[in-house]
Amino acid sequence: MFHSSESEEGLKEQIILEAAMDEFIAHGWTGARMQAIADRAGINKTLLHYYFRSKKNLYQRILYRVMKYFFGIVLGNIVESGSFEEFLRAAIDTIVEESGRNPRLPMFLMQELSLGGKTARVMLREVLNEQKQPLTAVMLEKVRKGIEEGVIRSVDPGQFILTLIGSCLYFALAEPIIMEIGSLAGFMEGFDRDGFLQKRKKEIFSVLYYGIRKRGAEE
Amino acid sequence: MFHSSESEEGLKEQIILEAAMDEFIAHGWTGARMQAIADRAGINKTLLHYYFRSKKNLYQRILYRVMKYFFGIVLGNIVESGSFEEFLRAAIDTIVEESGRNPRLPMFLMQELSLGGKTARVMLREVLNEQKQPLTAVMLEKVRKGIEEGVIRSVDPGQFILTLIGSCLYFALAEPIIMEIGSLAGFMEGFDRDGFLQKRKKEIFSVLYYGIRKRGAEE
DNA sequence: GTCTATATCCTGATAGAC
DNA sequence: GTCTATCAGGATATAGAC
Repeated sequence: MFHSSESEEGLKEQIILEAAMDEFIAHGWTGARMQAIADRAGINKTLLHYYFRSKKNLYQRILYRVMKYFFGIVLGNIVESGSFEEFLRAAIDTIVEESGRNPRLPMFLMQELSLGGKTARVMLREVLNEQKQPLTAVMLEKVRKGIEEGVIRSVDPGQFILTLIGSCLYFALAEPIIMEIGSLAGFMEGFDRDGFLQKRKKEIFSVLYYGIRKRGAEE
Repeated sequence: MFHSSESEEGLKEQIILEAAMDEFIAHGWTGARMQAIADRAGINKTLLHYYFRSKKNLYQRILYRVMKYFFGIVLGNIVESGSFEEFLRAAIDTIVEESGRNPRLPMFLMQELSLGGKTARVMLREVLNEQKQPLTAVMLEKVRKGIEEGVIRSVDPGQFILTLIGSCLYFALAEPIIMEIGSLAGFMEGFDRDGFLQKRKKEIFSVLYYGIRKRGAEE
């Protein structure tokens, strides 16, 4: 699933990393078992310690890959957008699409954060520093530019980015709970997941860009 | 912190539950240690098994309390709102305030979900069923009413609720990462957390209600 | 109800033969 | 590089005295 950017990795290392990622994403740091990783990779448990010294070392490699992949995709899809509207659509489409296709990635990051997140913070700084232009700086700049050009209102750029990302990620993060709530409330019978995600992109753009207030109504 | 709604619980049970909640929230299901819970409560480890049969049993009790508390507060603060605008402000203020004051609660729920969430789903249904009017039904109804009365545009109510909750929760969920990104991007020097949360409420309301598009600009 | 001691199991990691 | 066997530590849970 992820193409490695490191230069010298054998095929077996790749297989192990894939297996380890599945296991860590499924069960988290404390819940993941070295035996289970070995089973997923179809190798002996001893081999894990031969290729990667310890569980911790393996975990950090996985964390690095997930961040590198996720931030890389988003950055790649927004960096060349021209108008603010283009940027907004690209950002929403990419984050909803990626987190929808593989919800375990943002869940994995959230889980790491909820357990203190020290490792995640260090890793994050490293990953962002490796980008020619850090993702966050680019996003903030796009919003600032939109304000300067008079296309959008003078909102706080950082606050808006938070609203944007939160709106896009939340479905993936809370899908299990949402499905339960949805069935209770009766608004998701015969659920078409892919269609829902497509609609989600449009609805987020619509609300963030135009708001929900009816023009001319009250006030 | 949480006042129990169960009828028959001794003082010591309460102390243990508080300690267990802290430990589970800090380290998750697999990471939490019975010994650590005993230490936090200032009792012997054996007492844990005397009062609560097993770790699993204790965990479920905690999960129930957290959900009951969180959903209860939100429901209580929106159920009597009159206009749609009142409802929107009340929902945003409550969720930002509660998740900001204690970010570990939403993190705890997210973590449970990321690890499969089966227990969470069952518990969620139970908690919602116990509310006179389920929180989710009330929120959907408020949006529908706003549309019917012509106050807001005809958006998909479920989609809007997702955008609303995601926007409000995201800061609390990703705060460790955001602070790191913030310092990198230089938009959060000398951070005043409480002031930030107050501003966050206003910004979310502003974007969701009015959108960010400048009136009369292009198109 | 509360303690000490212990059973039983599981985990990450390593030693050593091949 | 790859296997079998095993160590040493730590986890939940219980037995049994008081």
